[in-house]
Amino acid sequence: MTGYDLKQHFDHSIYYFWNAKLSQIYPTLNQMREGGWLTMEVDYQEDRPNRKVYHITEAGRGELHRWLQEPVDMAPVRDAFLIKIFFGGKLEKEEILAQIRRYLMLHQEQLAAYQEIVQQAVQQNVEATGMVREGVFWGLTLEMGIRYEQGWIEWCEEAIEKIEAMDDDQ
Amino acid sequence: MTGYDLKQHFDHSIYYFWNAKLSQIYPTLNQMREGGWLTMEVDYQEDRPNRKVYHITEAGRGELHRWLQEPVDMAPVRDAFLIKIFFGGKLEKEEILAQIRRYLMLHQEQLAAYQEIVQQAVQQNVEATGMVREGVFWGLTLEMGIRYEQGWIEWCEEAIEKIEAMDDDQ
DNA sequence: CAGATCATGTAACCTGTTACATGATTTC
DNA sequence: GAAATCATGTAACAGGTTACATGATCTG
Repeated sequence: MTGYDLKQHFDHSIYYFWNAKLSQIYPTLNQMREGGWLTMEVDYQEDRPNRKVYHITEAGRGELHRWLQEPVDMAPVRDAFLIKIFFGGKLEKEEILAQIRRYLMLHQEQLAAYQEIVQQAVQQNVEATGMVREGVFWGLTLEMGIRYEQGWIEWCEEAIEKIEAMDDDQ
Repeated sequence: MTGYDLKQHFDHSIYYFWNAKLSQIYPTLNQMREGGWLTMEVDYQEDRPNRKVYHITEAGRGELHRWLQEPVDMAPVRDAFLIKIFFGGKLEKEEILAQIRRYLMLHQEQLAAYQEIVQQAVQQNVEATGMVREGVFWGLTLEMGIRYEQGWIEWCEEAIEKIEAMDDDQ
């Protein structure tokens, strides 16, 4: 694959939990080639820019396997929205409610995107590649995304109720 | 408050969704003072290092309020664990199961921490400061933390079942 | 007597984003 | 005729972590 191709794949699969810009991908591919994890060959094209096609090496495959089974720590949560909730007492009731209603809407849209677009993409990938075993894992990541969004939506709805029920002069 | 005090407060309240090191706090306090959001006075101490005590200004309070009601985008998810699941097909069944079982354990511990330690801290803060209204918001952030961990735990348990039930030669 | 606590920082580094640069072909 | 697509990068900047530096007092 080329860096450009890789970016396409990022954008259509793991985009929702890991992404990268081309300005990061290109230097990284170079480093990985220097480290012996990839080889590169140039595909000369006439009416388009030449493509630098990368192939994984045995060393690269080994490193990938080592990394995949290496234990991971929990991803740290870093969410500015939660800080705003934490300091919600500094805002008027309507201001903080507006904040939560907006966040609720964003997560509802994200949930819809997972349910419609991403589910189709997973199915198409399985059909196109015949990778049934892989499809199970793609489905699992998608399910986590759906569960995550549902969690936010439920929390927002409950938070709105609680705040609306709050005594104004409390 | 001093930078050191601030760090203590970070570590005992919003630590779970936002944290900062002293090496980031000290220069930032300086910038905020230069920007007019804080004033600083030195508290000279004999047998301990001097303390630089910061106070928020009217401009600072205004900026805080502006920031708190400013809309936030969803925090991007960036979790290496999900990449490992996505490429789960590259691992042996037992390797990927070990990965998930470990992640399950980490999130169970985190949930226990929220339920025991953090809940107490919120209660103590409310009792010590008498900030009942604020306590509602501290409770809301804690509830999101609990919900988040429960979501991961349920997902892990289901994923383990599904993978265990998988055909080995699929 | 070792390590934690109090209290301040600086410098180097790593990761990732934004902006800049190039240029032909294809699509609306 | 403008904007997207294909295809490669570099440079500057922003945010955050790790390591280094200092030094007294308190705790186990």
